[in-house]
Amino acid sequence: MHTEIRKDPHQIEACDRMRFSRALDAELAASSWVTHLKAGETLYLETERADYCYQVFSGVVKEYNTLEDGRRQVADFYGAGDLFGFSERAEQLHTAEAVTDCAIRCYPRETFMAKVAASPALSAYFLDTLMTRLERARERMVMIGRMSAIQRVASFLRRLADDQDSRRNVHIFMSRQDIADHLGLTIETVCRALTELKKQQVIAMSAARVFAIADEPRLEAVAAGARARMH
Amino acid sequence: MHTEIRKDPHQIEACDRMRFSRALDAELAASSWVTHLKAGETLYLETERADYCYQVFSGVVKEYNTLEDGRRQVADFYGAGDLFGFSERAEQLHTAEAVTDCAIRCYPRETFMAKVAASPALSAYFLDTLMTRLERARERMVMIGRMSAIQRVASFLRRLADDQDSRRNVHIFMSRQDIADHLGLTIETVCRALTELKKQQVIAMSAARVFAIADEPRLEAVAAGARARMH
DNA sequence: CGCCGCCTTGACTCCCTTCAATGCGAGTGG
DNA sequence: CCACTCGCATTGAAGGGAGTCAAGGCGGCG
Repeated sequence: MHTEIRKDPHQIEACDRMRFSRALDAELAASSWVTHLKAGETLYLETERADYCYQVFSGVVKEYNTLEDGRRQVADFYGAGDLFGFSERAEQLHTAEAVTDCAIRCYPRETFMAKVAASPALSAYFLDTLMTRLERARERMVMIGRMSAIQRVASFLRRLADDQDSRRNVHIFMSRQDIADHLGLTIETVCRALTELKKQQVIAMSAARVFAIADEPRLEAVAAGARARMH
Repeated sequence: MHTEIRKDPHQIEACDRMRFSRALDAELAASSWVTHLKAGETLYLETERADYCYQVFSGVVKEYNTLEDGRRQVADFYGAGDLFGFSERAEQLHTAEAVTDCAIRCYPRETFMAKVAASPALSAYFLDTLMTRLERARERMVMIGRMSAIQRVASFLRRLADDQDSRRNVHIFMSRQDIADHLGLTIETVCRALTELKKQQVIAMSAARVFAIADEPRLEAVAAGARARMH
């Protein structure tokens, strides 16, 4: 059930979802290195100095904030190829933690930013990343602010399936708690929403963390707000 | 309900909160013009082609999304100096509407982006804007996802006061509906939260849209989650 | 086998929404 | 000037959806 990670020098070439050119990647990689994290390990903390930028090589990482009373909000999940951990501040704004075992490429922040500034292609890529991130953050604001629990969960499953480009054997990498903290719900509500979707035969689950979309139009309808009550 | 546009060459000078240098501003302004909107008028729609970037000269603008069922989520409010309306997509992601009467500087998108790319100072400024925007979006995710109604309203008032750099005669530019749509609440809940804060003498209101902070530590405590129940 | 972490389910509570009515200030026209 | 209206804000009562608290259930692993 876990992601297997072994150091493999042959995997130095860009991973699938890496979106900037080989040459630039090589140039950036020169001053970077790869670190390995086990599921649950922390990469950096909320208040820590932000000396590096990171890129997921393999596995899944989450970024989150914790409130005084322990409530958490997961800002985003990152998969292979995603850049994260950059901020204009001296400190990190979030805590980053490995969801699965993963390999992370670390770029010294100064060097990285200098190279981004120097290369038009890179800076265009970087800008694009930022804007996409902003767009996703706002989609999620709509989701959290205006959608019912079952709508949020349905939307979340849809995105998972899209990201994995599959309708069957879609893997849920994160725990129910992570999902809840991402969607602004409690773990129990996430469970109940999943159960409801199963009952209505919208999805089918072969294990707690693997599902298939059984009725895609209906899933989209639920995500869009078709009054699929939870009781 | 449509946008009236009047060019006004005399207003070329930079407004107060303009944060990039006069020289750059002048260069950018050369290919731009100022348009005036009355409160409630729409600047652009969600699906529209994004041919321009905008900057608030005076007044307040809101960007929002509308769901099929009419529910709205206000992504952000912009005041004097704020850039908005840029996206990596060909279409606008939000609808922008004047909250108060306002003057908006319009930059042709292509030219603007080209100049940003050409000038290191400008592109640094632009990057900073984007990151700040992202940071705020995520703060709001925490707020909407994990805070009670009264916490959200208290946080909102605090930000208003901060933005206006004042504790008394703080002006609430937007309607209760706008606040509700911004905070992921209903208009009634916003009202009740305000009433509760008045009752507890945390704030005082001299009119429906003007307030003073009567007890700042307590306001912060409420925003931070001190269990200030609403009943 | 038995422990442990994660997930699921149930019962009850409560905060926020919904529905509905009333208040209130500004602008308009008689 | 005042009656009228219209949009916005406020308040009340009732109901529901998600949170809370509390028990299991299930699977992996020593």
